[in-house]
Amino acid sequence: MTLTQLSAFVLVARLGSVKAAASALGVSEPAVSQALASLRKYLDDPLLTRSGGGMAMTPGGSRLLTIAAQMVSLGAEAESAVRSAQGAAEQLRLVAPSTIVEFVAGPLADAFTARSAGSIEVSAGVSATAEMAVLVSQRLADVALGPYLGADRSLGLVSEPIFRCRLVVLAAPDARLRGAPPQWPWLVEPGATDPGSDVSRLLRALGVPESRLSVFPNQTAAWEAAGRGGGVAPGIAHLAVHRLRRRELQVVDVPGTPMELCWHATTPPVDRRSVAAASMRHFLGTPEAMKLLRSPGAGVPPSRFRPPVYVTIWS
Amino acid sequence: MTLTQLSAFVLVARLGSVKAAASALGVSEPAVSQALASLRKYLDDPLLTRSGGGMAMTPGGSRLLTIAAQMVSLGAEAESAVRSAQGAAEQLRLVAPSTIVEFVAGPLADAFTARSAGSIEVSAGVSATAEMAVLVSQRLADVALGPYLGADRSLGLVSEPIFRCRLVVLAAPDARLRGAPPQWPWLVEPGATDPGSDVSRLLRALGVPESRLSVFPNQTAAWEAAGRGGGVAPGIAHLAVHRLRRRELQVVDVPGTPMELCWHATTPPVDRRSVAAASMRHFLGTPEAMKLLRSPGAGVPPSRFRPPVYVTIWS
DNA sequence: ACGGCAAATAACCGATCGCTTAGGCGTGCC
DNA sequence: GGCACGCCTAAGCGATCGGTTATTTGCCGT
Repeated sequence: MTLTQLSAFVLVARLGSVKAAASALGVSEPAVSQALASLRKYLDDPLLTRSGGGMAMTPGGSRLLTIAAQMVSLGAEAESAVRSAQGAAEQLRLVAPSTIVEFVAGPLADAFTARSAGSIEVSAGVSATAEMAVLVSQRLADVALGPYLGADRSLGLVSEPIFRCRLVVLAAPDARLRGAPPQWPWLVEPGATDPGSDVSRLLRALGVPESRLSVFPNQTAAWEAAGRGGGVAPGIAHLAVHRLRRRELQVVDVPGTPMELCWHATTPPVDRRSVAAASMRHFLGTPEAMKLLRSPGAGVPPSRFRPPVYVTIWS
Repeated sequence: MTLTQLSAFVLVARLGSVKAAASALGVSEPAVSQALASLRKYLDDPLLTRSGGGMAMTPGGSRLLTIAAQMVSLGAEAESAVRSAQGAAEQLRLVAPSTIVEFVAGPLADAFTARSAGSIEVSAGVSATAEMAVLVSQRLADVALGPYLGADRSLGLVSEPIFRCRLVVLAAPDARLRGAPPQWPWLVEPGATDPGSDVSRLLRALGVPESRLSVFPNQTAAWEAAGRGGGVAPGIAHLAVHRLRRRELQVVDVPGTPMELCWHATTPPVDRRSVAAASMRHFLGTPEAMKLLRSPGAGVPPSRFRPPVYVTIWS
């Protein structure tokens, strides 16, 4: 199974004709036919069969098409990605839960880039808790900032405490909350739907049903809505400090809160760290980074954060 | 650039050593080293360089890793997908906007499967409007049900009207709506964030800012919240018929509504259609299908609607 | 300076890829 | 029936892949 075989197959499936695919590829028609034959033999499935005017896909063929199409386009992407990276800045990929990305990843990235004199380019991505550890261990991310990830010893990761904070529940000072917490309207950011997140843990502990959740595009929007009296919004206390000080929000007394949290920095073990990762890990221990973690950006998060995740339909 | 080269690279990057990768693959160390050399030459980038203890990735290498890891695992997935499809049921992939998937795709799929005596297996997927046309034209989906997609003639798709309906704005009968529509709280389902959707078009026409949107996990949850007086919720009129009849919701008079819509069925041209697609297209014209489109499921959609969109990080 | 270790290179070989030209065969159409 | 069209197979050929053993290079610690 080679990439040329797969791309021949994809092209035939799309164009519905071996001949058309051949001319599109600029090769003779038997070349394509044979690529197809090799694939058929290798996978032991006809994939495409002659039927009436064009070619019909077998069940196996249609399943293959979705996957092969991705592989082919990834192949092209790989080439251009590497070629365009020639001599480019080293990149450091940071993964974190959405709230951290929203509030502190930006300033942190800026400060770190400045510190490295621009030679390291930081990109921050959102990830579910369950995926963070494996992303780092598979070297698809360099540093994870968020919950403790050292539990799975087999991954061989180093997860060190960095910063302590508290998860609280916030609402407008004049909010009238009727009934018990499970009945309140809960205004959350998308990360709350990650079952491994602290917010999700809190909601489960309280027995808040899913139907009581309103998911906002980000934490800021959820707090905004809570400030207008739309309900309660869980959040990291110190990130809401401006809203608390301006009395737009206040802390609601809820069982299980404040929940004491500790953010960890997770990296590969020292000898397997990239220079960028080692440098970032060191930076996270400095007072400068600590200060950035403590003060929530300018309070104005990027309105639309797009995580660098590949989305595929029907995988 | 071959798949074996890529998997050798991925393994070396992950394990941090050529030797380890070789033993993991069960081949000699020069075999891996040479695969790496070929890749380096082909891509004209060192990818991995020796550096104390292990191997350090170049910028190009780290970019390649994310892509190559996917390609490798897709390759394995392709094999197993095709092999396990041997003699399996033919599958028909239907794409539609989230609302349609939520309310009518299920019953439609069931009825169609029953009609085909189980020989065709329907899976429904959510897609953004902009993607629906390419999914069908690329044969990654068989039928699209939703907006008219025939505008781009170059894709060579057939988009035929199937069903007429109306988009209206709903709220609780006792709702007190203050100010103009842009000030109201708008309770929407995720599809409303697709700029090509009808709901999004309506919101733009009214000038509703993003900050006024609360995104609920599905249309049912949004209507539920609207019924409790949380705001207004746009939606397809006939899908809310039960709630309207029970007076949980009522239609709000908003400029630009009711918006007359027409759902279309989009397929490849007749001669390029799979049997399953042709069969589904025919089914969509029958009174049976019409009835299913007209009546929203059993009125009780699945409480947790999970759109079958796979987000793949490396797999 | 000198071992020791791991990666790179060299030289070699069989298998397969990817392409060609030439010809056989099934299907649909007149 | 015959014909045209398009797919498949056959045969052949050069390039490269993927693997081996043997050797060289480069880095590190003592």
